[in-house]
Amino acid sequence: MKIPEYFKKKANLSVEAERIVQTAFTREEFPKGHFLFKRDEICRHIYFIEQGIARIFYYSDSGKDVTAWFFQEDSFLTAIDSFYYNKPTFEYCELLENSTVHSITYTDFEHLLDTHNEFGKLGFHVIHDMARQMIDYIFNLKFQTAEDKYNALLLNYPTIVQRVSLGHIASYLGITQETLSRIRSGK
Amino acid sequence: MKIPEYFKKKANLSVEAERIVQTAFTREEFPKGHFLFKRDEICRHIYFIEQGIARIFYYSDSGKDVTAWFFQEDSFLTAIDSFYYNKPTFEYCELLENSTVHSITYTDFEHLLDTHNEFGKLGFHVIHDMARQMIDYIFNLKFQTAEDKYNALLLNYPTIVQRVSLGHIASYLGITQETLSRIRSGK
DNA sequence: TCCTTTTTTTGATATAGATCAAAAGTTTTG
DNA sequence: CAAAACTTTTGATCTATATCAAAAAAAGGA
Repeated sequence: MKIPEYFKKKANLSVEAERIVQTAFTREEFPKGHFLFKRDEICRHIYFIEQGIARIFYYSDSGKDVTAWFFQEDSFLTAIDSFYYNKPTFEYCELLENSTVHSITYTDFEHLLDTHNEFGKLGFHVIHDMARQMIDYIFNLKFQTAEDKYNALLLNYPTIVQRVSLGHIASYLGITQETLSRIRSGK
Repeated sequence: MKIPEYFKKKANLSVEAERIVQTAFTREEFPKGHFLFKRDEICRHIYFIEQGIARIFYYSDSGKDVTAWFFQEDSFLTAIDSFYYNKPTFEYCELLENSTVHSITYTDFEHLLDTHNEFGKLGFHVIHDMARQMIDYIFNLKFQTAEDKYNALLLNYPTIVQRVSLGHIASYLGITQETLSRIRSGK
């Protein structure tokens, strides 16, 4: 979905507001493997996935590649603390497929919030969505067996399981790939 | 901190905006043990803790009391999915001390967002704060030993450790109270 | 198509932390 | 202040999942 369409679905935008959104966001296509941001950079953008799939990951203390999040179509992403506090991030954001992405700088986004109260509610809804996702994730992570966590993912985000490699899914769930492979094989 | 003070610290509110905030929120005192909301209720409020400490918890499938979050002074809380989608929550929110709490209904809150663009940015910041907390939490939960998780809590929220019972802390960290007790005893 | 690289599977072993049980300590309350 | 009701500690045992290692399978490139 394109940005104005998405926003229209979430709130009743005036014609003018729609035009403003149109110009505030930049639409770009990137190949699989492209990084939206990398460790040590300051992330100044909010991104919206029109088409494709992105993965945010980091390297743990022991040097292991750990997936923090996946983002599919119609979702917003950013390096939350980095873009808010203007400090370097420790995460990477990698596109796992050729993707179409919309982006806006934090400055421009704040400007929208300041000048049009239609966007205040919208901004709130967007972050709210992110927060809900996180709560679900935490719920599934805690006091659940590896198998329960995998089944919950399968139930709630079946398309991720189809689009993403086993190793990435395993680290997203906080389990090893060997364990996930054994779960899948049903043994 | 009182609500207008808090908001003044976060954004430059006009005198009028400040007055609106003052009247939109209700300030109340509750004794230790009071529930702000309970399972099966629809949570229609956003709460702000001026003084005290709250715990959100739920009963797991196996009937175990699991702490999801703690909230101390100057933080906002709500049953995110319930208040947003107007559906019953599965969580409880219990005050662990005599507390002073400000509250606003979601309807009034949305009204603020609609009518004053100063609040759009503020609402965004508030939820943003919640999101950051969650990210930290997830980071500490995943691929960390029980001891690492406890040490991270001790480092980032030392006051919680002082104010809250061992059992509540253990389930917050996703470990058993026996394990936490052993960690504390240093064995 | 073959060769290289990456991903997944399988096997053997080790271990952190769960579970169960009960004692010790602390707080609440009538 | 004594009894009851929690909370924390300690001990013994068990188990899910990590770790290490290597084979098998799949994907990507020349």
